[in-house]
Amino acid sequence: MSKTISSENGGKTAKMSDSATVESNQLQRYNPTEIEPKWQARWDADASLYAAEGHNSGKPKYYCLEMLPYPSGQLHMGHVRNYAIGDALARHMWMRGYNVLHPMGWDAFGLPAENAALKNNTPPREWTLANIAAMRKQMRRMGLSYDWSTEVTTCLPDYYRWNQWFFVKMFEAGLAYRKKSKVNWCPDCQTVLANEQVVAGRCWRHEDTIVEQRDLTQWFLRITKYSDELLDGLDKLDGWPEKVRTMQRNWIGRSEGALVDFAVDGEVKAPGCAKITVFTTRVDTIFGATSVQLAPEHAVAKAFAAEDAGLAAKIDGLLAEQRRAREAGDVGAIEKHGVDTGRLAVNPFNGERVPIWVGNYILADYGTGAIMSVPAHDERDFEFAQKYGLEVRRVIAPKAGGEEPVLPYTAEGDAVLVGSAEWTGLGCVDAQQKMAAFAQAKGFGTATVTYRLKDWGVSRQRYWGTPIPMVYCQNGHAGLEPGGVVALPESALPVLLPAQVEITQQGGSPLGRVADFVNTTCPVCSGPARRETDTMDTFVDSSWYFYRYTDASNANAPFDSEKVNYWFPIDQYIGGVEHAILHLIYSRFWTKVMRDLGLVKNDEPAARLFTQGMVIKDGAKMSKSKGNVVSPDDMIARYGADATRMYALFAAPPDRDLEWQEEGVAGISRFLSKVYRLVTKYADVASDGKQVESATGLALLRKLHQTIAKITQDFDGRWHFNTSISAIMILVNEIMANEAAMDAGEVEPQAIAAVVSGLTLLLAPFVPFAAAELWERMGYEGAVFRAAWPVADEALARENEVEIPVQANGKLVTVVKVAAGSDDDAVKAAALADEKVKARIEGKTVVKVIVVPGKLVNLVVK
RNA sequence: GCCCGGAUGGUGAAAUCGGCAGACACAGCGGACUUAAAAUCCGCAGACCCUAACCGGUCGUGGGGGUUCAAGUCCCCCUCCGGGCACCA
Repeated sequence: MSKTISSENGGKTAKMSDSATVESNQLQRYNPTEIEPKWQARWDADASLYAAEGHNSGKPKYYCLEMLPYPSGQLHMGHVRNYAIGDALARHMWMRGYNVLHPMGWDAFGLPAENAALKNNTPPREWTLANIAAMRKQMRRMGLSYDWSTEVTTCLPDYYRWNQWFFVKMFEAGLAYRKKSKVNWCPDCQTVLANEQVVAGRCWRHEDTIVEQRDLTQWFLRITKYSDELLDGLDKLDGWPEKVRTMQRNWIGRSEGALVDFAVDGEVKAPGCAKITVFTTRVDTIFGATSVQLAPEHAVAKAFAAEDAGLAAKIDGLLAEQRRAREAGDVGAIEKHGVDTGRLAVNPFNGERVPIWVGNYILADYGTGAIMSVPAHDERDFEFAQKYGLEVRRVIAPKAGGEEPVLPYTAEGDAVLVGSAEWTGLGCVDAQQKMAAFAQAKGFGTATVTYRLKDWGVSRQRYWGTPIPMVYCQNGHAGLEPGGVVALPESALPVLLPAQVEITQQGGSPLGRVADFVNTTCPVCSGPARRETDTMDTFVDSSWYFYRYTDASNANAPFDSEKVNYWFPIDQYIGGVEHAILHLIYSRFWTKVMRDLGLVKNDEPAARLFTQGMVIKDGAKMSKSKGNVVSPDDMIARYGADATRMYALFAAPPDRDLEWQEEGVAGISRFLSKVYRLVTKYADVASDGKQVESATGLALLRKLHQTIAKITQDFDGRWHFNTSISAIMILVNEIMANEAAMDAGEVEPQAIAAVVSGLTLLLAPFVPFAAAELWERMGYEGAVFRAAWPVADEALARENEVEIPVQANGKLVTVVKVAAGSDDDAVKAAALADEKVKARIEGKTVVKVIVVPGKLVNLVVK
């Protein structure tokens, strides 16, 4: 990186003595609204500027990714913060010599486009593409270093055709399947929702809308095949926040236990209802089981109900209570009710007959929908037994013996079995394994694992999404019954989303009303067929988009595996914590599927994940209803993109919530004005290569190299860019404090040039426009963020004198100056020689002197 | 109930390994420059006590205990705030 000196300045000297220069600099006031659009135009005109080198590049790669936005049409401050973090990182890594991939795209399918269509009578595609154009423009105005040649837009066929391709692959691998089941239905969205999209019984997009349960035949992706791998993989994701890992662990909800069959005493007419299989994590307590409890929807409960109208009515009542609680989002607070069916079940361990109840607190969709009730050792069972007068029988005791435990006694760590036949005396955990093995040997049970995680329901009864590439062959053909499912071959893809579709609020997929779309032919027998009219959950789109960035225009495959294998895993993924479960678990799943299809080699999509805090205003999340929204456009118009971005990094560490205060942006703008004035003032000072010897020159270099070390460390470590920026402010303050000496010719040009260019390089990741302008003014060629990141010189950074605080009994007495690197005895001597210290220890005994090298002295006095 | 965060001046925050609490800013106050204002520059600034002023002292990182020469930082207990999970058997 050589400095080019223009001819008119060719004869300049190191001194900035003439007032003409100062005057001309007064004209060079920091004016972001002028320089930022100028640089933006230059950057926009050069597509190669931010482009990554190919996968054959000899450089080490760095994949820096921010979560792609939904194209609402407007960037909000949360985006600004997210992208300011990612952009600083990407630019820094370029300067560190990495081959950086820094892409951006659009999560462009979804319901808002249909709502807008209804409201404005605009087709969803037009509305979405216009929004994308508007937001891309905003991003360019912000100076974000995206490689637009890899842009991915999920609503375009060249992307979503690969959703369809993957779907067929999954269908062929048995990972996509259709089943009729209870599904979550949002009456506002007029569509089914995945379990992950239901929050406390409400729709994730409509906080006030209670999600209904409906019986529908839907497509599911078999994410549960990977339950264990998704769970175990979390342990290895040490670059992910613990919070996210914990949330995913909770969501997967792995629970080890046993299945045990209780035979139903007496005759049961309904098939498959002769026994009740219960799930328990505490099979060691089975001698204390005093009833069996069924969910109201359990098959055996239904069988009993079919034989007894009175019982049926009571069970219906329990079911209604359960539904009401679920819809209120308050399943945990339901008041326990139950009804005795009058029938008995046989405990296979001791042959005992216990009553069979139906309970409103038993969930049909967890475990087997049936439990054994052990009141002495389970809080819920205890509460229920108290209410209905069921027997409470204690079969677990504390290991140490001693006092009678208070019931319910739920400990299992240091507890042993009592009153449990040959199992008596065994430790609980030991007994759990042995009793499950025994049940298996005898054929009435088995050890098992259950999960909270359910398969991912991906069918949506909406228009604006990826058509599911399946047809139903009306007449059937060899090996397929009439109406059977046929996957479309690759040659029939993409199934294009028809353009002219009437969007209405009626139920059912809008595509179902498009005859041209629905009616087709079977790809196997060419007979009449009907297309699937549901579309895919938009979370399918975002589950693999970051792979497409590596090969965005590939028309023959979702991507070239060689490219993906070079770029993956993502080195740093940055986004909001709100995606901790939905997007981040789906995309982990998708990666594992692609790996098993032989498309990628990595097990996980992202090595490191960073979740930035929210941007708040007046203590609350910005929202239109609260009227506390700050528009990025306004901020940029007033203070420039650089100041807006730098403030977003300065006001708080990136992982914490950030309170937006406009005065703070103004402060950053003032700081940039100072920088601009200083750097332009000394821009023409050329290094003459002479050794720096002046005290001021050395002090400036010292501060510069300390700042380089500090900021490099921040990028490598904690990302506390608020402190990086404060370090740059300290450097600028130091330069300003020495301005008079610099102007008086007391500082070597070498030092001035080094400090001013170093400062500009350090600023480049945070304020790209200003840094680019200043870099050019200094006469350097090439982009500043492709210049080499400065390396801290330890020798130059080292202080030659250090201040050592001296304490007496831990309280500060004074601060003494000693030469850096002084040994402990010298530091101790200096401390004891100090007048204030002498006065403090006068007449007292110094019991002990603690010297912490380079840090402090503490005198223990009595 | 369980699991993750968090609580430091008027405000945002800093203190990365147990070593000067409050760096750097914002808001504020005082001064210089100016006819004046803006802009800019310089200075003050945790609370309380003492003092005419200096000097000096005490307290202080949500609360209470503890470990240590030394605690915002480590240990125990508690409060409050944010987030996640939850009759999951």
